[in-house]
Formats: sequence, structure tokens, C-alpha cells
Amino acid sequence: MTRRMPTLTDVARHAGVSYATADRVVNGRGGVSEKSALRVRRAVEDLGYVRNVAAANLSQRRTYRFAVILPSGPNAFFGKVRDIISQERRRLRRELVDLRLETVEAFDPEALAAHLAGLARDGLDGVALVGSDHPKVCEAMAALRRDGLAVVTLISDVTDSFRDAYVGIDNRVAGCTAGRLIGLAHTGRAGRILPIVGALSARDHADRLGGFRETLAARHPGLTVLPEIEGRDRHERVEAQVAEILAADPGITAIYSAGAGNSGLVRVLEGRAPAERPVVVLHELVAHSRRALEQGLVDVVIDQRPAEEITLAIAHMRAVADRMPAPAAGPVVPAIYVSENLPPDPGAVPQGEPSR
Amino acid sequence: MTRRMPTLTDVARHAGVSYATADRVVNGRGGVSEKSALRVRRAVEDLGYVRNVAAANLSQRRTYRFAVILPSGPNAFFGKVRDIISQERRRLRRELVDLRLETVEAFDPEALAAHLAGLARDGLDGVALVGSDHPKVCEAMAALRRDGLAVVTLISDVTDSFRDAYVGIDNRVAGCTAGRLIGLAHTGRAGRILPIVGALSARDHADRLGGFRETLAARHPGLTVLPEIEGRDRHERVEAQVAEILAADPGITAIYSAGAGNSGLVRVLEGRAPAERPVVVLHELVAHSRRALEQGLVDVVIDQRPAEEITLAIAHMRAVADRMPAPAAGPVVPAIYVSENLPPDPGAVPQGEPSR
DNA sequence: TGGTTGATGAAAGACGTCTATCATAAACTG
DNA sequence: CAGTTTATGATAGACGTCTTTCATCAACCA
Repeated sequence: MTRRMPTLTDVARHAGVSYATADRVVNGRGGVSEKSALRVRRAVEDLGYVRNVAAANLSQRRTYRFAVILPSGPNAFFGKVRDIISQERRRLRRELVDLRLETVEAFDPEALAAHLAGLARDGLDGVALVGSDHPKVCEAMAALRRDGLAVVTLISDVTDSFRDAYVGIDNRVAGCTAGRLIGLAHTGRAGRILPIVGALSARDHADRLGGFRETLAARHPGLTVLPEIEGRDRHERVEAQVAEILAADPGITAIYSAGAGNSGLVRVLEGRAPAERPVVVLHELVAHSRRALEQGLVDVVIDQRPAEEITLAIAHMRAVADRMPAPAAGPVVPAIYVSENLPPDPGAVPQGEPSR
Repeated sequence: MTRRMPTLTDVARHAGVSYATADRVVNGRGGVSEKSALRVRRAVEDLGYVRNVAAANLSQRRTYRFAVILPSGPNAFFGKVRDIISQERRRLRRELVDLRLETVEAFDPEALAAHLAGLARDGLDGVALVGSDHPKVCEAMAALRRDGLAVVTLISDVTDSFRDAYVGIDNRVAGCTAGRLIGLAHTGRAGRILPIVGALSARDHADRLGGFRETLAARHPGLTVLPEIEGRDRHERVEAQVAEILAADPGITAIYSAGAGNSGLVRVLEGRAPAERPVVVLHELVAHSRRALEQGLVDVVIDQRPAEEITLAIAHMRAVADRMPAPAAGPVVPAIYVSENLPPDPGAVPQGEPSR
């Protein structure tokens, strides 16, 4: 027999005050003497009272109103995130969650800050956004939190104090993992490795590259890591640069792409004989990277499981809105895909990187 | 403005019947003419009515009573699962879930079937167990389901029709993945690979080995896969057999262990010079495999994320108990660990395989 | 002393569902 | 036609929380 959970009525009785007073204390309405407040807080402790969120939500007909802010543009990964969100909408509504999807120009912290500042605050309970350490963004996040909104950074983090939680992978660790896998693929032989990033100014890319170089230096000192390409996450640019370097340096045995724009990379790989293809590790499972994996053009994809991340971000925002402890969880553990363990393709609709 | 979700009162009004009648229909209490029942069902359709589970649970002071049945014995992985469950207890209670942990003798389907048959049915809503295709177990599972319990198989599956859901990894795919990773580690060179299983009669082990061999044959025909060892998941047995084979065949370049008892394998590896260590891939992140990974004795660990699995199993049992659609989700995607992406160690307490 | 202020208590109504009971009807039975 | 069975409606109370209103009572100020 599970014993009943204590209710606020129990707390009030145990504290020797009325329900009204107990309620005033736990909901911080003020107008209670310090003495009574103390007794109530003690009763809460003693009984292990936890407010019944379901009942509370019922009584108020509450719905959680959250916004997710994503960069606009042709990036396939964020396109996938948008798809996931629209697919989840219906399920979320049943759980009283109303999720708003908004976009701002990519790589433009000023625009993001302005957007945050101008957010319609009409009952919004929380915001999830791709973090940026830009001071204006931080200030805007702090302002939101002062207004009681939950603020969760997604995919890319910022300084702790400006957000309630970070949901995403540990990018340095992801880079280390890539390094180790490429190292494994060189067991018993030498090699020259080409790293590609979008921009070193992006914290996530820099972190990945840092971890990558570090691991190779520490565990595979026999391998040479070349200077990185900055592809700006633009596939045509990545394509041009990689083609040029591969032509100039036929001894390249592996490529690690820490950023986006990988359809350009894939096009270069398509043009090479299978025997001359380097080992390739890149990030994010999207339509074109999946295809490249299936075709053997790419060996490993490190994917940050955007569906889980959305779920987790919502859980965090809910916890803040409910004044409940956050769900314990460190960074998301990325999935590592080879062609053998690809999940079934959700969207059978063909779609290249530039679409959507 | 999110519009209000329709309530059963709305449904009744829309169907032109009383609340009582609508209630009789949606809760299948009978005593309603087919005509009225039809009108109610149509109203449910039209309005998109979904019963408010939170309100229902509140009104009944419901708690979900679930049981998880695990094999007893010194297996480190199941020890970890037990730990996870006891840590989750408190959080679960808040969500009205009362989780009972029971154990039966490992590798003994008869005992499992007997246990299932003898389960105290006192208000139990669901059972999660490690599946076994034994006919008696299947029959016992069917009996439980006839009594309205949710039945979820965990880690190892059975024929579809005997359970409500399977929560675990796709073992064949996991074996394929192991094969591909070992293949990658042989890029540009030949090799001889030793597979180890617990017992081929265990479906999960057989599936893993099958996928492993298949992938190596298809993608890495230059590599030789030796006959497998059956270690019975016993570390001393694994240790003895591996030691013997490695001594007899110094040309072994990789080992894939699909089963348990890996602390025995690790002991053999400890005794070899770093340069002579084969590439090693095994399953499940537990205390000793983590240590082996950190020390460079093992290269890759494929982990089935038991914490996520428990959460998912509960979600499935809840869905059945709530008469709601099951959470969409295929098999769990295992995490692939190298020493670089190990999550922080939760239990700093040292504990070898045989403990607990 | 009258008026204000502050702390407290009592209680009612709402949220959506479930259970239960009682009162009607209408449809059968013999 | 009396007596049963079956279908339906009306309604009340409970679950735990939140909001709101009103009444008390004490302490304080002028």
C-alpha cells in the first residue's frame, strides 16, 4: 500500500495554521508573519510535501507557453529540428505545452538579442535558443530570466549564470571522440588528417576542433593533423576548398568535418575512386549525410539527437515553470552512426541540404 | 490564445446525450444503446476529445503499480539496472509510479514463467521483464495481458504478439555496428578476429554475433572471423578460454565480446604488452568496462543506456494503463563509448563485477 | 476613541474526471 | 396490465490546488 502523498491541507494542519496561510507561504503571496512562515516551511520539510503539479495545472487550466528560437537559413540540421518540432506539436498540446517556433538570422547575435528583447511576453513561460556568448544576447537572456521566464540554451552553450540549463552535447568531447575514432581507423599505419570547421569564432566548432587535435596529439602522435579549413558552413565553399586541398595533397587519409555544409564535402568524395577515399567523420544525421553514409562515402556520423534535445529542453523549461527541481542530466550523449546502425528513415521524401 | 481542449461535457453536449451516458461509453461501462454509443463516438472524433489523464488520476487518487523482473546473480549490467531503479524511486513516486523490483534466477525460463504466474496481482498495472521465447513464459505473459496488465519486454525481445512493447536495442544492428567499427580499425590491413558470446541459445547474443559476422563478410571480406567462444557470461570461463586462444594464435588483431563476463577478458588483456593488444569491442558500460576503457585495454563499448530504457519501459506501461497511444519510438539507439566520451562516473564507489 | 493596517482564518467555486445513487422513462415479459 | 428490464438523465461528492472574498482580531497611530 503506497501511503498517500501529503497535501497542503496536511501541511497546514501540521503547522497549526489554516490552509490559507500555508498557501500564502508556499506560493509566496506575502502577508504572513515570519513566525508562521517558518512553521509552514518546517511542516513542508517534515512531511516531505511536494506540490501536486497536475492538480495545480488542472485548477488553473494552465498551458505552458514556450518559444524555440532557431537560426533561419538552409542549414539541414536546423531544418530537421524544425521538422521535429512541428511533428511533436500535437503530442505536446495534450501535455499542455504550446510551443512557438521562431527564427532569426543565423550568425547574427545582434539580431538574436533584439529578437529576445522584443519577444511578446504574453504569458510566455520559457525560451530555448541556440546560445551565443555575445554580451547583448547575454543581457537579453538575463532580462528574460528577471521576468521569470525559463531560459534554456540549445546546442551551443553560454556562461552558466545567464541560463537555467544547457541542452546539447559536450562539443569538446565530441571532437575528442571523432579524434579517437579516426585514430582507431589508423591502427598500425600513418596518416594525414584534414579538419574542417564552419568558423573558429563559433564556440561549438572551436570546441570540437580543440578536442579533436588534443586527442590525436595525445593518443595518436604518429598522425599528422593539417591546418583546418574554415568553410563557413557553406557547401559550395567547403566543396571548393576540399577539392583543392585533396588535389594538392594526395596523402590525406582522413577528414573530420566539425561544422555544416557537408553536402559540398560529399560531392568531392563522390568524385574519387573508392580505394582512394579518406576516412571521413562528420556531424549531424540529415538527409545528405545519411545518404553519404549509406553509400560508403562517409564512415562515421556523430549526431546530437535533436529529438531528444527538444524533449529535454521542454522538460527543463517545464521544471522551471513548475518551480520543481530540474531533471538531472548532464550533456546529451551523441549517437555515433555508421552505415550499419542507421535508424529507419523518418522522412522518405528526398530533400537536399539547400531545401527547406 | 490556445483554445481549450474539449472535455467530456463538451462531447456529451455535442452528441446530444447526458454526461453520464458519454461517460458510460468512453469508459466502456455498458448499458448504452448502440445508437447513443455511436453518437458519442462520433462526437469524440469530431471534437478530437482526449481524456485528461491528469484529472482522471486526480479524481481516483491513482498510482501506477508496476513491477520490473530482473535476473538475479552477479551480472554487473543488471546490478547497474537495479541501482538505476532504486535511484529513480523517489522521482517516480512524485509521478504516481510505484515500481517494484523483483528477481528470478538467471537463464531459467521455467522459474520466470512460474514467477509471472504467481505474481501478486494486487492492483498491479504492468510488468517489465527480460524477454524469453520459452513457451511457458509466453503463455504467462499472455495470461497477464488477458488480465489487463501491460507487459513490456526489456533488453531481449519475444514474439510480438505476447507483449505490448519491446524496450531495448536492436541486437543484430549492434553486432553489425561492432563489426563495422572493428572493420574500420583494420583499414588498410588484414586481421583475425575472435568473437565471444555468452551462449548462442540467448537470442540477443545470437543476434549480435549474426550481425557481426554478416557485416564483416559483406564490408571487410579481407578479415577472418574465427569461430566464437561461448563464455556463459562467466568471467573465469571467459578468462581461461581467451587466454588459451590468444596464446595459441598470436595473430589475433581484434576481439568482439557480445556477452557478459568481460572482467575475465580484461584480466587477460592486462597481461599483454600495449603494442600486442588487439582491438577490443564489447557491450555495456559498467564499472569494470569503464575502467578498462580508461586504461586503454578496451577500445569501444556499446552501451544500451539502461537508464533511458527504464524510463521508456515505464512510459510504455503507463500508456497502456492510461489507454493512450504508445510513445512512438523504435529500438533504443545504443551509445558508443571510447575512452574520450565517457560520461562522468555516477558511482565513485569501487565495485567489481562479482559485487552486488 | 475611532480609524487604519496587518495577520489570519473560513469558505466557496473552479478545473476535468470518476464513482455512485436515484429518478425517470421506454421497452419488454408474462 | 402489473412487473420487470434497459436506457438515460440529473446530480452530488471527491481528488488537490488556486483564486477570491469576507470576517475576525490584534496592534498601531493620531
